[in-house]
Amino acid sequence: MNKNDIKILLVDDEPDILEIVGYNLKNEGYEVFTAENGLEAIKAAKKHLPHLILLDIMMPEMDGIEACEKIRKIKTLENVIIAFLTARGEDYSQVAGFEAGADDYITKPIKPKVLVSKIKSLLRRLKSESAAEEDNLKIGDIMIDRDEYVIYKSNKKIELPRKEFELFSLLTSKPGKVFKREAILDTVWGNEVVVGGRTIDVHIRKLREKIGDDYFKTVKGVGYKFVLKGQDK
Amino acid sequence: MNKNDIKILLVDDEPDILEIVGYNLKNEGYEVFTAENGLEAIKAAKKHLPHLILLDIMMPEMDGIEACEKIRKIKTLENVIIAFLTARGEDYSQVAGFEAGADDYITKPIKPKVLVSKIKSLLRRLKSESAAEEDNLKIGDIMIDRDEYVIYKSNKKIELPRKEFELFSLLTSKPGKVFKREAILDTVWGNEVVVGGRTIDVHIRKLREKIGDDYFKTVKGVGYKFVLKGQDK
DNA sequence: TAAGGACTTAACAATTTCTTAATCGAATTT
DNA sequence: AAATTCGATTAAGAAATTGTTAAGTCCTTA
Repeated sequence: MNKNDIKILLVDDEPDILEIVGYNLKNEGYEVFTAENGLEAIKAAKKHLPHLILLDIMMPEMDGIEACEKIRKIKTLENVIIAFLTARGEDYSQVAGFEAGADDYITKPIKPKVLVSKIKSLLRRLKSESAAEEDNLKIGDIMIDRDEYVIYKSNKKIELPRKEFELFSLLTSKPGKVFKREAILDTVWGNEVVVGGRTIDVHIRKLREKIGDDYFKTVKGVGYKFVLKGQDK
Repeated sequence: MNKNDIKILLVDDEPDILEIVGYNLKNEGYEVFTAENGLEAIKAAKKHLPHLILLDIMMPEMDGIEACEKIRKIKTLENVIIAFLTARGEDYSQVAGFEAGADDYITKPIKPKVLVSKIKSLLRRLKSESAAEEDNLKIGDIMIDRDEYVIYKSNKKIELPRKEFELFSLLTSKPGKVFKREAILDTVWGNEVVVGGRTIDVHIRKLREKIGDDYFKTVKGVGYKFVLKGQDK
């Protein structure tokens, strides 16, 4: 991911902090948004879909903990990284904060250099998390073994070639969700690769052949989605 | 839910595993119970009502599969999450009873960090299952699911073709507001596309057919608006 | 280097979606 | 009341999109 594409939402009730920290982050090339309280933060987060949110704990209107909990429930933000800004020595808040779903803590006073390096490492986690998930997953009567590149459908082993596996993997990562053709190409083939218009269809065909027609639903003009039998109503 | 209130039942016949994994989980703040075989597991599960059960597959007395099936039948435990512990590379098709009702699989050797993050995500599922349906737009008895490209009217699923969905989506984005024909064309069709004068009407017709006449009100000389039943006066 | 699998492409069939055109009806204006 | 305007309705067919098959290329492996 390009650094310029990384969006950071900075939330603090002290304008001075917003300005100083914001300046430093912009200087590093990040796109920075700000908010002065929890309510604003949630609005801004929904609007800008940042990758990272730096959240002050003590704020008027809605404090950081509460804001964090609310944000964690927003689906479009499920992968956002949230770090709390706390005054040194506020031990109790750490407990509450981790429960609320925070990924990290940064203690005030904030040293710009420390902050930037911390952010870099947090964002590294963002990448590795999406790349990882190299684990097993069970959906209905289908199990996916990402280590072995194999899936099991009611105890029957089905081996899939790489592209098919990745396509299947993508679709099942969010059963029910429609993946747009464009998004599928981006994820499975990579943004640079250009393949013909029928390539996806052919792979879907193979999956339908091997796993079952009913699991893969076409949404014309949009893309495909994976549905579990009987859940399509 | 407070982290300290979360109970995990760990079942494995190797004391080493119980100790190491148990230690890590306790360290994370979970309340941990252990059992060395399926029989003990069932007893312990009934007694402690854990939120999550980590179940080794290969065990003496009663293996994990059988235990899982039995546990699934216990009413007081109907919401428990069960994850199997399996050796890496194990052929799951040989693991009879793959459909015993496990929610997930975790492969050995178990890396504490992976395990903990996995558990967090499993428990997140626990929460989200009860508080789901967060992000979707609800208007009266109609729900719009943009992820799945479907709408639900009093829980009945209605699938709409793309243009209809987009038109519907636009109108419902501000119930009561009149959208001018021109504006509709701009949004749904795009400014460049030129279509005949009756195209919008036809699409409105389809929506009325599928969703109900009363929801779509014509404002002659201007455009259309979406209204909830009985609210257009 | 022959065989086989994975992946892509191309051609055409099948299907769904969208638009058009024609006609009707209601409301409004002349 | 006649004429006009605007929307409603319908069915047909145009256009867009996907399905399917077969063949070709590339790469790996025996």
